[in-house]
Amino acid sequence: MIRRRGIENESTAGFPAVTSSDYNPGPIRHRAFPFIASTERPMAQTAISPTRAQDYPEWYQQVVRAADLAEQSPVRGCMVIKPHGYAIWERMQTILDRMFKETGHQNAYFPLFIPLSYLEQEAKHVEGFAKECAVVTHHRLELGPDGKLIPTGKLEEPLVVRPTSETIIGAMYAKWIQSWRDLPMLINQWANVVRWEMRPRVFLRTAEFLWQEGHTAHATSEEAVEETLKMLEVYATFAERDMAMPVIKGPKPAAERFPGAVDTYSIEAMMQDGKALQAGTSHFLGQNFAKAQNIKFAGTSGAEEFCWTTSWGVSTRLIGAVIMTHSDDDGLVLPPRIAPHQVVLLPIHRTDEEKALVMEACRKLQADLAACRFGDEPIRVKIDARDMRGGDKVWQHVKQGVPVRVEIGPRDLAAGAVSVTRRDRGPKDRESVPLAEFSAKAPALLTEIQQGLFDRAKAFRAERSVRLGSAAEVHDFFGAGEGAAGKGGFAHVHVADDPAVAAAFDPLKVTVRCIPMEGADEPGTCVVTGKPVSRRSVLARSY
RNA sequence: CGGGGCGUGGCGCAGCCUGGCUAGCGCGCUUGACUGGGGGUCAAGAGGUCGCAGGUUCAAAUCCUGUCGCCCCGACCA
Repeated sequence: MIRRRGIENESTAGFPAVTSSDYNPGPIRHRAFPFIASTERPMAQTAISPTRAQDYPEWYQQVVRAADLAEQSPVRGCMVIKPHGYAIWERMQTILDRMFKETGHQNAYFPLFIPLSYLEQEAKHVEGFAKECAVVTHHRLELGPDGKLIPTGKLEEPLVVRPTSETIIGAMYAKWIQSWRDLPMLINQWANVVRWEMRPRVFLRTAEFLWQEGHTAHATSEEAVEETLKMLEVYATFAERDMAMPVIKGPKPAAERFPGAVDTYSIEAMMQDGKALQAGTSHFLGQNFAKAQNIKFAGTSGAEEFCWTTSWGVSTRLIGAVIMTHSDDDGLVLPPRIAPHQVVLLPIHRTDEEKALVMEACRKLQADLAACRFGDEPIRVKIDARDMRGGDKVWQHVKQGVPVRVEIGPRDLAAGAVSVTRRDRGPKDRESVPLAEFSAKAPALLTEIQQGLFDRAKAFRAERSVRLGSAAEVHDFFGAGEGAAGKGGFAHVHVADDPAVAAAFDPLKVTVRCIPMEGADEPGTCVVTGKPVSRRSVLARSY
């Protein structure tokens, strides 16, 4: 019996949107047309159902599940990140952490709890975060008469579970910084934060998520702006080089700024449904937080001045980004640089004698590959010698996004070769490569896959990007009115940073994502207000 | 928080409208045999008391009330 394929795909195509409960990953069962189920054995179908085209949001959830990345926890809005998902996060951490250190930052750790009064210090910040925080009000549990636990020991001042750490880190900076010699202060922390989101979505928006937050303090505005842009560049480099995800970087309009920031810059990526995902942000906070928290230093002239601060962060949302950028209807597709394992070796054998030969070849190949380098690191190879059916095993790795699968069996060894399949190509697109040559070729192969994924994503973005010249064209492009599907994409349009612009496109659920920094100025007039603007902005629906 | 949908073995579902024998089905899981480079076949097994709490009834997964949770659409956001 071939499962998780075929008929159910056809059966739902062309029908109105259905909910997850309508998808049955089990066997093909048609009450109305039992003869189909009993006679047809559809081939070349997808491992993930529904497909992207049928129901994108549901496809995303199914990929997360099929790749065994994460699952819902008993706590509302909070996910459990499973080993494979966490391994991807660790890859991201490893690379980013190195980049942070290379740009002069140090890691430190600040408390999970923030005194309520700290959040009250910066007025705009209060507006932005007051509504969506978890608050600790008690510090003790007592056993009630009915065996229930009752919170007691009310706190004098409630503690807020950090939604972000500007205030508590700022409070420490106020103590640590006294002289211009103490600047710049360049610190990053890897942590979890909590934002009580009303509508969670695995990896993209969870109540608790993992991230890094960089917080820096500088003597001058120029230096802080430079830092803000430098870290934006670090994020863009990481996204494009390591995640193979093309991004557009630029400042956000006022309405989209981080609460309390003077300027917010972001990198925006296009997902396969044409929607934008904010993949990282870097904020120039001016002296707003410094003034609110009294972060001052004595300058070279002896005069006391407020610091200029920045903050910047990326989160486990990046895992969602990589899923929605590269994955296909057979599951996850990982760019080699962030894949926990870049190559998986699949021994194939029947008899013990065959097994001995094959396993020996596998171990040798693993050692050879590990001695090769890709992206400044040894190639990460796993031998999957689990005692289970070969087909099951192969499909697991397909769904988990392993870039390269190498099957090694008696037939291969007899021919002095290995069978190689690439995740960026079809599952039956198998190539026989001489065993002696494979490891030497592997770095180039991984490079090609990495680059191929980037090129493919960039081409996709180009296809879905347009330059528009009027508000009417914007409406046409995104599809008019409520609930209209619209194919979506990025619209490059002249718009002013003005509430009227946001209001004009609000019915379309379209927002100004950022004002791209790359390319020359291209003066024009705002399609909504008629005001002159120097460059186009990117408009899109977003996550 | 407003609107809609749903909670039945690990997963996906049927049964509920028209209460009633030991609650079904597929996948998955275990064991064995035959197999073995696209997730195979056959056989034998394990595993649910139907989200939770009340109520109606001789009898409730099925009816009523309450409650908790989840999903989708909005408002909010990395």
